[in-house]
Amino acid sequence: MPEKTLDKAENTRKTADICTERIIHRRILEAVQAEMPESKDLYDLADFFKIFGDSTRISILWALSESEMCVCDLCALLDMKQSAVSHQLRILKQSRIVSNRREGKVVYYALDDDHIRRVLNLGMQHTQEK
Amino acid sequence: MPEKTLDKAENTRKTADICTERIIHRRILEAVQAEMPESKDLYDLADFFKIFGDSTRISILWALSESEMCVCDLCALLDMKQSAVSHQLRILKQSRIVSNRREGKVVYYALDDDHIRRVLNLGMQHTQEK
DNA sequence: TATACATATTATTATATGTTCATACGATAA
DNA sequence: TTATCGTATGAACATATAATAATATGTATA
Repeated sequence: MPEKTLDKAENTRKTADICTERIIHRRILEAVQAEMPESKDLYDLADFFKIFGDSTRISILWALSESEMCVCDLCALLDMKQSAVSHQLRILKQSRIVSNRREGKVVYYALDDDHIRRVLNLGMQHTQEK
Repeated sequence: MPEKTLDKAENTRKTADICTERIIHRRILEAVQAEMPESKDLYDLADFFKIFGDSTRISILWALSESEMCVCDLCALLDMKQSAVSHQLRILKQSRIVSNRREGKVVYYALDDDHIRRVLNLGMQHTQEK
């Protein structure tokens, strides 16, 4: 009696578990699998876009796409605390999306790469269409 | 004696506060300000990229850029729980980045727009270069 | 109708992320 | 040197986010 119940339960569980791995269209699945990049590359790609997924960073990037700027001016532009701006600039720097140079006490930031401008524009193009 | 200390402290604080709004290069700041999109548009842009900033969603999008797929096959492809996949598909759907159609019990998802493919490729191009 | 199946949704939990505060660092000027 | 300015950093906090478990929904079939 407990045996039967267990069997049933296990069966249900099994089906449910299998469901998440049941393949409906094997052909398509295999074709897509063959074209999927390595998992690491997908992570890197997500991490890249993650940088653009914050309005503070987007604003900084857009500003820098117009002109090299120092931290203080960015603070004034965005009306944000210097600390907050610095933190975001650090993230952008680490991702090699911006570069900086020091001139006395002032540190100037700039887009590292023209790729970034293109990504920004493509994105803006898309979001404005809809 | 406590008076002097207070004065000093207040002074320091004041200077620090002002610093975040002190403008060093007024010309540049004004030029950039003139080119900044409206704050709402920058938020939208960040929200758009935020969608791409997760490895699960990126994987889904890459897969869909190869072929329309149903939820079950996506689960198998990504080796993830059906619930988790559905959650991400919902986010993608709400952002109008994917569309879906129902055929009996099965729901198929596809990229909504060829823009998305271009964004993915541009990003991958960038991340693979470095 | 009852059952099974594919997908969606809700609530919960764990983790990630952005801002703030306080403080430190590096460069210049007094 | 000391003081000041511009910037960077660490810790703490609040919020956002993704995965899970449980359950609901909708569709087809017995």
